[in-house]
Amino acid sequence: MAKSGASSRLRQPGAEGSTDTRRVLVEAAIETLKADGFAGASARAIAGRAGCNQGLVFYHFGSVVNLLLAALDAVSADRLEHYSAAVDRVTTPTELIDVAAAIFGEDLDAGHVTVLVEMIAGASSTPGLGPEVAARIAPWTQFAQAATQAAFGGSALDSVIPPSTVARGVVALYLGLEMLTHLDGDRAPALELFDRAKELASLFQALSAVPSAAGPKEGS
Amino acid sequence: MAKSGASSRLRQPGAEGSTDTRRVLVEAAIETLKADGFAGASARAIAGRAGCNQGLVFYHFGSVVNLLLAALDAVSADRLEHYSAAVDRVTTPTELIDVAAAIFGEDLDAGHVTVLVEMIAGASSTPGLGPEVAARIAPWTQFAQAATQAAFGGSALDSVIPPSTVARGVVALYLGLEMLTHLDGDRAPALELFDRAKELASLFQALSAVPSAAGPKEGS
DNA sequence: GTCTATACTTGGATAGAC
DNA sequence: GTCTATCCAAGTATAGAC
Repeated sequence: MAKSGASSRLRQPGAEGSTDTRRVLVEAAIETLKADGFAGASARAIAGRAGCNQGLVFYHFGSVVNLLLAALDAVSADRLEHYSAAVDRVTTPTELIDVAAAIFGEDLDAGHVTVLVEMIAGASSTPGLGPEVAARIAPWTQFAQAATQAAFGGSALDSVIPPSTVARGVVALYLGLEMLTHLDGDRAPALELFDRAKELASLFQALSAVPSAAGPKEGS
Repeated sequence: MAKSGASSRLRQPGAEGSTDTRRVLVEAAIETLKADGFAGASARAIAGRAGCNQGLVFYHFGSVVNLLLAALDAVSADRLEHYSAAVDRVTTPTELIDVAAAIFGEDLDAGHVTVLVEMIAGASSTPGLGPEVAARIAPWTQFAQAATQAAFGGSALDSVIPPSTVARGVVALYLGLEMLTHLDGDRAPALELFDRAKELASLFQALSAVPSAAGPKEGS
């Protein structure tokens, strides 16, 4: 937008050729992480996919890992926003799990979570990368905690397990399922798990409706 | 000790210098995966840690990934044997979870599961590696299924979720918790999760004792 | 059969062209 | 300010020494 001075530079048709190089590189970095993993995400591989010179990685981001972190930022922001929108419309535990299952399917198809997994695993190989990645994963746990609290708040689950612990477990399970499913391509067990979790949740829902009123939301 | 044919070859003191080069390389590969991850596990890095020439990686294993797979084999065999021994002495769900928590602590300290995670995540970067890794992870799910069935068999859990699904979920959670804990170094949430799971299990234990006799083991 | 020295390829980073 | 041509380090793999 606002591309001043359209100096008819010859480039690939469709590419604007100047300020959005960063954007193109970030997008290519994401795709490369999905397709070739952290170990395969070299400056050359990324630039090749972006259709530009590999030196641009270093000009625009300073280093490969910095570009990779920008990619993680982009994926994280995009997904968390998407999640928030989807979760906003839920009130009950079973609805939450339904939404989670649907989103899990999306993430699996598009490979969004692969980016997280690759960055977490790849963090071991580069000194100083760990904390950077950790800071970008934290919002996921935070979101999971908010979402579970919104749906399970005041239920039986809430009193038997601290919300932060649940959130951590949910994120861990999400990452683990993504890894295993990505590895062997069989998504049936994961979807089955969501299905059963929903049944268990409805059980909890029924149980927590019985005892002393915890109050159905404020005002009643 | 027992250094046959003392042909006074000069080597590092302590190293026997001949047939166990493979063993030393496998051990070094494991340590390198733990410390530097898949992306950092180059032939040079591993050989350096093993204290031998990097060419030996290719002589003994043909390629780096082959050595890495041998490392995964070794870790997997070692751990699964250890798990079996520990689980053999368990009969109740709460005991199983106690054992699982203890073993999780061990694995975290020693970095055993890091090897799995790195290999799973690294599989994306090398064509054909995925199925090889998948074949080596399958026994873990198998073991988890056997263990949960031994402890939860005939309980309420068994009838609401298929054992294979539970096993998959347990392995996924285990891998995910390892990743997150390894990333930020905070093992408290994971241990808390085991603790709460134990409470829930004892609840299930109590519930499943009430209804129509599913039969305490065969016979009776 | 074991291992080392060397060939060749790919990757990270920058000096300098535009 | 943006990008390309080039440099050097690190990686895989093998030919050949022992």
